[in-house]
Amino acid sequence: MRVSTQFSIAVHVMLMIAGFPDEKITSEVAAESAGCNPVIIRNVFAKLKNANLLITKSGKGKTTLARPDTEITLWDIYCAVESEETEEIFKFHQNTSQTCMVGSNIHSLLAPHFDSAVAALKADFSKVTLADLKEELYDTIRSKASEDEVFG
Amino acid sequence: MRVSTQFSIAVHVMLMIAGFPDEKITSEVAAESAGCNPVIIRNVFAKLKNANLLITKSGKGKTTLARPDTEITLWDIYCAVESEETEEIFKFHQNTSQTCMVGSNIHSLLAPHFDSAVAALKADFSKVTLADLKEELYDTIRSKASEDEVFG
DNA sequence: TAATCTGTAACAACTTACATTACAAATATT
DNA sequence: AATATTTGTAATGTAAGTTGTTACAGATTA
Repeated sequence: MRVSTQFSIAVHVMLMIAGFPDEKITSEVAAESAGCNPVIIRNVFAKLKNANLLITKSGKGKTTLARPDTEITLWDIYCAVESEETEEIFKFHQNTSQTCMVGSNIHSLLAPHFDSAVAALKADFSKVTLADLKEELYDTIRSKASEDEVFG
Repeated sequence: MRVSTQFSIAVHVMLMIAGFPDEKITSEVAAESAGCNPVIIRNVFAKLKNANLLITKSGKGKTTLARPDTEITLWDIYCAVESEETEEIFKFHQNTSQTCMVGSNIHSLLAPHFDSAVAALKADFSKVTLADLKEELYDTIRSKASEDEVFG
């Protein structure tokens, strides 16, 4: 199982926007912070926008959250960049023998258990809001008592 | 996120072995039931053997479970064919800016939440044993009242 | 009008997944 | 002992997905 870096990048940019609402966070700025190409950020922007989590405007460069950070969970961000469909997450082997008792039933037998696993993942990620992450970030910053620049 | 077909194939062969202990299940037989190449099965065999779930012997062709099916869970099978390491499952973007408050903290901030998600997955898959799946299979077969051959 | 920024298309490099052939090593059968 | 069977594993090819990059059209701001 593998979740692409787009998920952590998506959380990264959402946290920048939620945590520092006065900063102008362009794809260029976010790309430097995330250590990747600005186009990667723009693609993530597009997915987050498509999932109604983010508001972006061409030429403006001022991205804002589409709703309060208390109402955006890790699961929301996950779904924006990755599929939540069980069939997409757990790939079944195809062409199973339909004359074999196991081959003809394995799919319908496993499907509910895979659904349950996805539900468990959803439940766990749904517990964490962007506001939670923001507070954890603020705590970390405070505890480090740092005077570094916010972005660099 | 995507789990390879090896997982469903692994469950498939384990279920064949647990469900029909009197049949001689070679990589060839399993491959025909699973609809894939025998070498794929042998590689899965090797991983299951390495995880101490299966006993195989060259030339023998009689594979058996390494322990009772009541003590083998979906999580055990999952771990045999996929990594259970959080860092392997959730890929982080690298090269984050260390002078940015978000960039320098995103990893340590997200890691515990990713660990929690993996734990949720583990808890869910650990609830289901091979014996459970076997019973569900038997129920299905009984309810279908089929007189087909067991393997075909 | 000029500068800035998002939105996308196009393409290359890299990695991973899956299928297949081939053959050595171990075991069973005769 | 000889032969057939089966696992174990290396090597290779192909397809698909991921990430990085260039390029440019379209929207917005100053």
